[in-house]
Amino acid sequence: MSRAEYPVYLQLRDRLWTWIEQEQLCSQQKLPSERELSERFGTTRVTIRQALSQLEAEGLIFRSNRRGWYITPERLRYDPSRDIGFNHYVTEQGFSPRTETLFKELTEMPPWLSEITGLPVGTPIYHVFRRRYVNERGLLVEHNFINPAKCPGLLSESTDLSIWKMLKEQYDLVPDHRDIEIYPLALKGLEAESLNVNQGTAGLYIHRLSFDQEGEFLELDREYWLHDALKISVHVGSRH
Amino acid sequence: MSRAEYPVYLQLRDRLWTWIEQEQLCSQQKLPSERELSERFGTTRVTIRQALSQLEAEGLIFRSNRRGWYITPERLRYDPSRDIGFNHYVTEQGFSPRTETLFKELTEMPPWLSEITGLPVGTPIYHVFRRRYVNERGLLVEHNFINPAKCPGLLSESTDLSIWKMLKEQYDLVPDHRDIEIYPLALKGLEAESLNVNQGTAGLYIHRLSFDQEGEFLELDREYWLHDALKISVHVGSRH
DNA sequence: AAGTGGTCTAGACCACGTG
DNA sequence: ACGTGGTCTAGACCACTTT
Repeated sequence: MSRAEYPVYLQLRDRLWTWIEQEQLCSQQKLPSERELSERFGTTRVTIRQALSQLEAEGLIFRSNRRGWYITPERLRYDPSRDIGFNHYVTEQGFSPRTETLFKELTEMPPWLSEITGLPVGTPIYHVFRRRYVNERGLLVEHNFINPAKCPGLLSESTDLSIWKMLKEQYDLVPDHRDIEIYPLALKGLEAESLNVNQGTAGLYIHRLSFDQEGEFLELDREYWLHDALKISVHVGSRH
Repeated sequence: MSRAEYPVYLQLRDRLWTWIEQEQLCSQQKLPSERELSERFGTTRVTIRQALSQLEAEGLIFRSNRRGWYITPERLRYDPSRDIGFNHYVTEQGFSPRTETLFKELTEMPPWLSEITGLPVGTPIYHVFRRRYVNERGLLVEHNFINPAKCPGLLSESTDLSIWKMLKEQYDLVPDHRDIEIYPLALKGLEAESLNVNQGTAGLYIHRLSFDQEGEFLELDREYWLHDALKISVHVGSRH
């Protein structure tokens, strides 16, 4: 006997959940249309959408803008403290990675970045904006701000692969220490558009500021992930 | 000239944002009622609620269940890799911490925990469930699972303060290494109720599994944070 | 007792994606 | 061209909080 005040949309969430299990829908499969679902479950579109949003928040399903609802794939494990590239740890987990460079440019350091790096406003800086896929689902977009003094000519190379690897192998640059910040936020503007999600979709922000052995600014990474796309996993202390 | 397709609720979000700035509403202050806002901004309650939900997702405002909308305080900085207690780092940042023990018990290790710790199902285990406040806003609830073999009698002490500190000072237990997991999720059931938020509110899950020098299970922490409450901040590498 | 937020209905229009 | 998801309206009832 369910409690009387248990709202319809939560009942629907549960019924949808079991329905999805019964139908054995798998990763990336599409759900029926909202109108069809609202008929099938005997409610209005508004209410079924509330239930779908619940499942979205819980990470069971996701939506691609104006294209419908899909089953969310398993989360990607990610260790931001490790020095390996995206492609490496994605393939390591048996998935298929892809990176698209949306733009890259040589620009001048804006005030907010100057505050972080300690370098003067207007210092030349590389800016790369990329989108990363796992199994052809876009999971994150990423802004890279790189110190050109450390790696002249970087932008003329392809940036569709690991920037880490290039810095290491071609410029012998290895980050010595790093400040990492992580927090949930809403995906908005350019980031939401690039990931084909609605304005305000839940996301996770990861910020990595790297310095070299001399304590000089190497690179800043600003990653905007879908909230359901990853599980951060870090080992701290001895005994790796 | 705004683009024609710029939806009303996003315009409302922007207008609400500037309105809040103009009114100079501060941390924890209450917004007017939804009906009043919808009148003031010339729209319906449904649409104003959509705009409010946007601002909620962005972390500018939050709601306390059935009590209305409030301005979100500044995020708490938090380093899960450091060995200091909640009270310590909250006061360090000039805030006022409080911890409530919702229950504590000696129970038997369930299968899911057994898988994680490697200890057999049914092994005695302490279970503490606590709620933590900053400036009287409940920011997280936390399940602690502690190995009683390492600290007999722990439950008879007050658990309203730092468990870390007790383990260290009274039992001489210091974690040697730790597995940390972090990911966004929806707050549901007990966790949502305890934090007085709606089912499905965005949250952040932090999981810390600690072992001692012998590699034996010490403690498991499972923290459920409000999504807008914290900013994880970690330093990696040399030069602290 | 009054007012609030949470929920729900039964429609509607539009821009966009897909066939 | 059609159907879809995204948006929006104008109501309504209820449980709960606050006065």
